[in-house]
Amino acid sequence: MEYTVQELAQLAGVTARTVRYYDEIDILKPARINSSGYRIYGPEEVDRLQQILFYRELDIGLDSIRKIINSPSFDEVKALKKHREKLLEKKEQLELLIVNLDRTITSKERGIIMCDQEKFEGFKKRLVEDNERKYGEEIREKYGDEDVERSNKKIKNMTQEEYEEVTKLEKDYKETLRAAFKNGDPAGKLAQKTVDLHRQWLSFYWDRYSKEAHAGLAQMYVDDDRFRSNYDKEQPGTAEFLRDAILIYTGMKE
Amino acid sequence: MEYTVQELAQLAGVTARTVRYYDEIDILKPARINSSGYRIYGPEEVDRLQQILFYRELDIGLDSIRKIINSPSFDEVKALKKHREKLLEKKEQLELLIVNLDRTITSKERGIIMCDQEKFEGFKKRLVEDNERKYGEEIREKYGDEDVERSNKKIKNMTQEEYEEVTKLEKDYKETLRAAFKNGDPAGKLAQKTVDLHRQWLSFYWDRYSKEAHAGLAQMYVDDDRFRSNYDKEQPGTAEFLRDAILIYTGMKE
DNA sequence: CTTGACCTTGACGTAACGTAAAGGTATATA
DNA sequence: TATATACCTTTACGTTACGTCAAGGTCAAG
Repeated sequence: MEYTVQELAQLAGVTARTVRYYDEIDILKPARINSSGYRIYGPEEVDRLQQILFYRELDIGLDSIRKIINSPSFDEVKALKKHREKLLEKKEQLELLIVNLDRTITSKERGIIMCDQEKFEGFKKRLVEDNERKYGEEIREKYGDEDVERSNKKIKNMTQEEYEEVTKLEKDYKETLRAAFKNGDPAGKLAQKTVDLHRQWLSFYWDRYSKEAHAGLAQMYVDDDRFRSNYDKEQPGTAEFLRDAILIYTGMKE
Repeated sequence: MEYTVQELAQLAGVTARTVRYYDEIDILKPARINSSGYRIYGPEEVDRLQQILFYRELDIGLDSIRKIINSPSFDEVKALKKHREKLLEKKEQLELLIVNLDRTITSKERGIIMCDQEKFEGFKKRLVEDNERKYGEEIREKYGDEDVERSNKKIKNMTQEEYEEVTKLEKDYKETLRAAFKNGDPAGKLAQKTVDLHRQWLSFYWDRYSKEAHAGLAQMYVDDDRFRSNYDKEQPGTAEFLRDAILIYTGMKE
């Protein structure tokens, strides 16, 4: 079966403009162009559009979608199964929002006071989602799906106190790191204190700590531009400094 | 409890920029500005932000959100209960998408061919959603929630054949309308044929037809700019013509 | 008294389209 | 055969909900 823009659009429940836009940004090219310059789409394009819309449903940017479906290792069925999981997650999130909404309604009706944090329970899961959107795909490649998934689950299940503690720990280790860097010695007391705080902080995200993984992460802080620039933005060289300190702490270097 | 921008933002899981933007577009004003020009938010603003985020979750534009929560008739608890319903609907839609995804996966795995329409089953509900976003709020005011809800349900439960039939009917009556308008007589045979097609078309959306409602809708086609401009865009005067024809058909005028 | 983390107001950038303009094509009907 | 109507094309500017600097003021801690 062959379709023109409008036909394909109607089929998929999107506008013709959307289909043309997807051509423009090279994520859905027509099968061919007929003699009058019309875009003609075939069955493969229909499937591709379906894939795109599934990903879009997960609020993934079209830019990322392109990378995913253009990837040579792209396995359609595997991808669809992943969608399924994601959709289930989204459903869970929705259910949580509803539960929270119920709480809000009853509290309003009965005049019970809810603490401000509680009011946003369902929304906070968004942070996880955002994190996923930014780094998920790349980190998954390096560390494997299961690790990322577990990490996300851990964040989601944090209690309010845990959340506050981890926020404080993050702040603490970053402050100590700044002081240690000024000091200049990665083997020094302050630097080793930093790494210890860093380990505690990490333990909130990892389900089990290992020196090897810690050292591996340290190296990534240097190798991965996103992380390095984050550490180096205040003081260039901080990422390397932290890596060295971690390598010493974990006994990978002295 | 009082909060600065950042504090409120963290609490709600959004960025400070978002909070400032909401001030800028007048949907969430700070409780007061302190002596240094800082925005200070109180408990009322926290609740308001929660409301906004709930609506945002339903993909409602900030512009509409403002109208809704600024409306003097705005009842917070009632609104929250409506969110609940909407979220439940969204959940249902998600479940449908998942079911469809399962179908796609099995068909891919077993090499069964799915018809192209089936592939987009879950997405088509979007049309309903969009329709809702555009007209829902205003039409609800005129016709009441239940009518709109029932209409939406009917569209959702249409089979493929019904969908095709209603599309064809719409096309037919619009074509006939054009011809009838050229003819010029709202009491003429062609015009009355138009109205009959229009009635058939309507019956797909209404659970029961009544001459009174039909006549009422006819008047709305003239009174409501959105509808009128839609009819008049080809031939100015078409909306009035259709109304007159309907009034004659329904016996409200001769 | 300086520093780092806040806050402020611009102001320009972005994603994923919507929408209008200007013009070519296909098909049914007069 | 003419013309109307519904398609199609490209170009291009508009929109929403922020992101992201930039330039400068504020405040608590060391």
